[in-house]
Amino acid sequence: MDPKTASKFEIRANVIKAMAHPTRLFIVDELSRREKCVSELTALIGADTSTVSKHLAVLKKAGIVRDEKRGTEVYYTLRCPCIMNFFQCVESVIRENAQEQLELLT
Amino acid sequence: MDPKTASKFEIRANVIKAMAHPTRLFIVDELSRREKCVSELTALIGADTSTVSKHLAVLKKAGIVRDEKRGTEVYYTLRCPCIMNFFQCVESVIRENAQEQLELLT
DNA sequence: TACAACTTTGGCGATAATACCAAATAGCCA
DNA sequence: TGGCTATTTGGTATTATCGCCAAAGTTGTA
Repeated sequence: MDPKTASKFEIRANVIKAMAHPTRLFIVDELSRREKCVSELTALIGADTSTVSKHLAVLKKAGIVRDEKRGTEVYYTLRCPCIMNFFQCVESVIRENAQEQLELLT
Repeated sequence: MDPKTASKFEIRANVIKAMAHPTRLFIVDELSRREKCVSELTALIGADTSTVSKHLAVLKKAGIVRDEKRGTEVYYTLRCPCIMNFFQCVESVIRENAQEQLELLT
């Protein structure tokens, strides 16, 4: 693979890698409804604040979310709501997997 | 997070994790054009055959590709071509990132 | 300034992912 | 059967990811 092609797919992989974690997917899902601050997300997730903060940093670094400080709180929003279309395909893969499992039983 | 919600996002993450690697994204991209066998992909990628084979196993386990043996060769196809829509969104995130970088320079 | 609330950063142990080599398996054909 | 090609599997060293705790910033308020 030539270097230019390799770099193209590395950049893509970085964005996808940022979403490749259950907690981060949950965060993206929550933010698709409305912006939320770290403590709100932490309460919903039920993990250490520092853990949630680090997940948010991963999403931010990938350009998936944006942060905005208001007082002592930091609010996060989806930077690219189209990210949700993303899941439609993922869901259809999951549905097809389940379908195939069923068919293997007949 | 309740167990049911957690499991929902774990399942999604498994599919996304399967794509979170440059080589596997390249494979998906190649397969979106036409089916290819392991040795064809190996030649394009330029890695060890066993490495490519393992990447394909990851994609297969996630339900993203399907394999079909013909003689000694194994051909892989995309199981869910909608996976390519996936990238439109990833590309737009990348474009927005680049755009923002530019704006920070002005 | 001192304190409290919110968030991020540093550090560490545990677990998972990755790439290569070597060896095993599967199918074709002389 | 024996050899040849294509692919997968096992083993291992290296690297990356994850979650928590502890500590450090940051901001608003008394």
